[in-house]
Order: sequence, then structure tokens, then C-alpha cells
Amino acid sequence: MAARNPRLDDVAAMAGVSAATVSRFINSPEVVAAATGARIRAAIEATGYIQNLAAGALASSRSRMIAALVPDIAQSIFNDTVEAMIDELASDGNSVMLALTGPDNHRLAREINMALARRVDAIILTGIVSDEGLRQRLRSAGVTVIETWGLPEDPIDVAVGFSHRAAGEEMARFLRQRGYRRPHLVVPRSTRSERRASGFITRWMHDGGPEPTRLDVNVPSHFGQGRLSYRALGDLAERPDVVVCGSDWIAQGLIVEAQAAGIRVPDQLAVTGFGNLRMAGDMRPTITSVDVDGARIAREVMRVLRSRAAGQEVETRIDVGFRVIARESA
Amino acid sequence: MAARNPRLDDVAAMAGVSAATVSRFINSPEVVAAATGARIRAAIEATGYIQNLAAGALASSRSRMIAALVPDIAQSIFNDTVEAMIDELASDGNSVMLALTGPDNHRLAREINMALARRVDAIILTGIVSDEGLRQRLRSAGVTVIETWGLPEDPIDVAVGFSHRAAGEEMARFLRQRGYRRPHLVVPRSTRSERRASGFITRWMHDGGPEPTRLDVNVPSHFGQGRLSYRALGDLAERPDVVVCGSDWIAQGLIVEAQAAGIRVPDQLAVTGFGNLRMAGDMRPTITSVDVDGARIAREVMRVLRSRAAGQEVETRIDVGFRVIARESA
DNA sequence: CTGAAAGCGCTTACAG
DNA sequence: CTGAAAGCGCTTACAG
Repeated sequence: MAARNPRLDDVAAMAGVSAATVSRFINSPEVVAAATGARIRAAIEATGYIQNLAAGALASSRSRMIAALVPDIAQSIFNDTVEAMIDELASDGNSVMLALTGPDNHRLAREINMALARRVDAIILTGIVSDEGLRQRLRSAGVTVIETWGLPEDPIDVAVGFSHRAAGEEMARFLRQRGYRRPHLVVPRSTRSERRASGFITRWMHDGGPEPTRLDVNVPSHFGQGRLSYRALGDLAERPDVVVCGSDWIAQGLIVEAQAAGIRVPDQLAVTGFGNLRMAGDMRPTITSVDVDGARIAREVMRVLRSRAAGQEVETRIDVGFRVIARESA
Repeated sequence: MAARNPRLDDVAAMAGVSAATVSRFINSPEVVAAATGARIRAAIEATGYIQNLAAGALASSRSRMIAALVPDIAQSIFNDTVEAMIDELASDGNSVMLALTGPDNHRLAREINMALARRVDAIILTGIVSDEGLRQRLRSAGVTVIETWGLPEDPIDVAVGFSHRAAGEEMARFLRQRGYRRPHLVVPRSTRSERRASGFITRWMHDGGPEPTRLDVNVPSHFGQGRLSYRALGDLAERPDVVVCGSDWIAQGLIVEAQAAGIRVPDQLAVTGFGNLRMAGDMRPTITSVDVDGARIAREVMRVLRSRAAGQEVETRIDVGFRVIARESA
């Protein structure tokens, strides 16, 4: 508060060099002579200089900031991916601006504008951008835009994810193979869950199964919804033999409620989740789920970012796949 | 990509005013004449102008960026608070830089330096800064620093939280009153959990109880640890009648494992958690926990930020308290 | 390997 | 209510 913060000039004066050289030393130490570097280092130490990245960003038009836009973090299935991304980005010297777009993405436009105004180097999306105007705005903004988790036909820029439809289909195949007959779907109201449900239903009926019953639930999905979803089973004309849940949280809550009602899982009722959260492997019974390699998504995102920074071409659709993890619950 | 982005100048030229006036219109529309404002608005529209907040930050030395430093987000007890904070901050036009400091806070120094280099308007901490050098660095940096969740005697700047020791004491009082005799503590290896444990033990023994047994577990704590913690009970000389868990996740895992072993909760073994996550009220049995009003913390943080921005004095220690929530599990 | 100088795109007293 | 001008603190061709 007292005196103003030291600037590059102050360091330069003390080290007996120009500001340009101090700047070079900070950003690419290898280009300045060792002896000069040592003097500069000492001057930085002595003055307590802290570089001003805001000024640097303006001068270089590279902010070293990445915006990550997610629907929520409270109980989000994306958290592992976001955490891995923030970790990787930080180790590259980038900062992450985290913005929450809300369950129905109603703040998406606002947060995209904010990210653009901050001149971030890249925008990473986990929600789906369905608004064509927004997609266009992002395309023409000249920033790297990475859509994750989903894998649209025509990405805004780059997409890293997997086909939700295929994941739904695969689960249908898996359950049919295990001999289940009457699946019931608990579907969070999000575009991606809807795609998985749709893939499941198409495949299931194509293979000769009866049309699955379904219950739609609000997002973000959580444990309590699983309990409610179990109770709602009582309203069905026929009891399902397996409940396909749109998230592991829902599956866990449903299992707990079933057990409290004296129902054995999976003997009397099988359950599957989605996301393969750590908890899924720890639950009693362990939960059959669909694994998405969040860390891999984070790594691929980093690869894209680095390639772009190096001016290289990048693929525009990167499929990281998914895997059904068979466990005890189904 | 094609032509350069439009600048304030371009808008000004088109609207037939100076750049200063456009700047004023954007930042405080009420000071420019209505007719002028309308022309400017049209010009912004026509040029597709997006203000450059990085340049604005440099010129005004106000970044409108807040750094939030948390240990992790994957399964963090802070998530609700962080989410509430990000929501409130965004609606004030601020952006949030989220940094992860790691379980043992080993990246804290790096992330503090990064935040300082970005010239954020405030740094919000959820981890405890024990390093005296870092505390000093933060004090002299001239930014608003808000420590949350804890309530240190001598805050770096401002603290919004509650006494963890008092929370531990309160839980001891609560359980004694309920007639429990042999508590066992499951303690995450974090400064704050340790304080709660210490408060519990002191109070419990002061009231004439036997020294509680304890198990220390790594952070971040999660469901699986609860299961392991249950199994570790077998190693104790005497079986506890209540397990006091350092987080709701641990409590949930412990309950599930106990039930799978045929133990009834709370009849044969009582369990308490901490944090009062939404799930705690939904679990079977519902989990007795300690509620911390994360949304309130977020609001108080905002209040401090706004007061500071307005140049007003602020309290340096804001106690938001906590409440033991008695439910079925203990 | 290093320096002088222009420029990044805004904001803000100051003056009118 | 509006404008001219200085300045925020860096980076980066350009030149040597």
C-alpha cells in the first residue's frame, strides 16, 4: 500500500540493464547471458518485484488464461475432468477462469462474452452450445474453443469427447446380454443424458425388447433423486428388473432406498449408473457404470492447446471413448 | 482472425464521439447523454465490439478478477461455498480464477504468486496458510485477502468462518447428552479437522469421558475411506458406540459398510458426519452432521468485497457459526 | 546478447 | 456532458 509496486524499470535500473532484458530474462532466461541473468535475479529479489501479467497480456496479446465453462461444480460429474485440467494448465503457467453456466446453461451467453472480453487464449466448454448465434460468435472470435464430453458432428472448433448415443446403445447391448428384460430409465434433463437415453431405447427396441419406461429428473442430479426415483417405481404398471440411471449419484441413492425397503440389489432389482465416479467402485454393492476417462480428456485438451500455441494443425474431433464397467449392481 | 478486432476507437469514430465517451458509456452509462448513448450503442452493435478487459484492468488497476484458492474440487466440502461465491461474483461482473492448492497445500505458494501476478482484486482462501513468510507476503501485497471456513485469531486480512475447535467441543457435548460412552474419531489429515478433533477430545475428557480412540485418514476424504474406517474398527480393543467422522462422505461410506455387515445404524453403532452435505439429509439413515452455511459465507465474502470496493472499513473476523444437525444416525 | 522505441487498448484526471 | 492527452506496465520487432 505504502510505495507503489516495483516495476520492470526498477529492476532494470538496479541490475544496470534495460527493461527489455529483464523481460527477456523472465520469459526466456536462456536468451540472456548468465552473468546478466544473475544480476537481474538479485535485483528481482531485492526489489520484491512481481511481474504484472495483465500488462504482459496486453502487450503480447496472449493472456495465458483459459476459461472453463461448466454447468455447476457442487456435485458435477465433470469435476474430475475439470480438476485434472486445472492441474495441467497450472503447471504450464496458465490460469483458469472458472465460470458456471447453470443447469439449463442459461448463463452461457453471458459467460462466453465475459471470457471473450478477458481475451482468454481458449474456452473450454462442458455444456452443449445449441444456440447457433453463439456458435457463430465463438467461431468468429478467433479463440481456441474446445467442446468436451460430447462429440458433435460439426464442432465449433475442436471437440474432445465421445458419442453419448453410442454409450446408450452399448448399455442396452450389455444389459440384454446379461438377460435383463424390462429396463427403466431415469433420465436427467440434459441434452447429453437425452442422447444416451435415446441411443439406449433405439438399440433396445431394435433388438426386440419392449419400449423401456422412463422418468425424467432435474439437473444437477444428486443422491436424493435416486431415492425418489426408487419410490416412483411403485407407479409403474410392471416392475422393471433393471434401472438405468443417468448418473452414479442417482444409482447410489436408488440402491440405498431399495435396500432400506428390503429389496436386494441386484437379485431383485439391478441398477446401473453413469460416470464411474470413485464412489461407484466403493459402494455396496459396487455399481455397474460407464467410465469416461476424465484425465484423458484433460490430457487431450492440453495437447490441443499446446499444438495450437505452437501453431500446428490439430484434429477437430477427438474420440476418447467410454467403457461399460461391469460390477455387482447389474 | 481476418481483420483485427474492433477497438474503442473504431466504435468512437462510427458514433462520432471520442474514445473517452465510449468508455464512459460502457462503464457508467448514466453519465452520458441519452442521445449520445444511443448512437454509441448502435456503433457497438454494428462493429461487433467486445471490450478488452485486460487493457481496462491495466489502465484502471482494477482487474475485476478474484482468485479462489481451494485444496481440490473433486469431492470437496467447499464446493457449495465456492459455487455460491462464483455465482455472486459473476453477477457483480467479476471473474473468478480458480486455483487448486493440493491436499497438503503444497502448491499454495505458487498459486498465491500467480494470483498476485495477475493483480487480482482479492484472494479468497479456503486452505489455512501456516507459512509465516507467505502470510507476510500477502499482508504487504495490498490486496484484499479473505480466509474462509477457519477463524484465525490473527487473520491475514479478513476471515469469514467459524471456530473448528468449538465445533468439535459442541459435538462432544451433543453426543454425551445423547448418552454415548465410547466415541471413536475418524480424522482427515488437515489442520481444521485436527482442530475439531482436538476440541472434541478436550471437551469429552473434561466432562469425564475416557480418551476417545482415533484413526487418521488422508485427504481429500471420500466414501471409500468410510468403508475402510469401518473395517478398521475391528482392530480396536473395545468397540465404540459412536463414530465421529471428519466428513459426511466418510460417514456415508461407514454406514453403508456397517449395514452390509449386518450392523444396524444407529442401534448398534451410531455415526456422525461433518459438513451437512445435501446427501446427509437423504441418506438412510439420515446422517447427523454439522452444518456450515456455505451460502452465508459466500454472502459475507461478497459483503466484504463490496465494502472494500466502496472504500469502507470492514470487520476483520466474521463468525458465521455452525449448527449440529441431529438426525437419525446418532 | 542487449537497448531504444513503439505499441498493446483501455481509463481518468483535467479542462471546458 | 464531452474531448485531448497522458499513462497503466509490459513485449517485441528492429538494429546493432
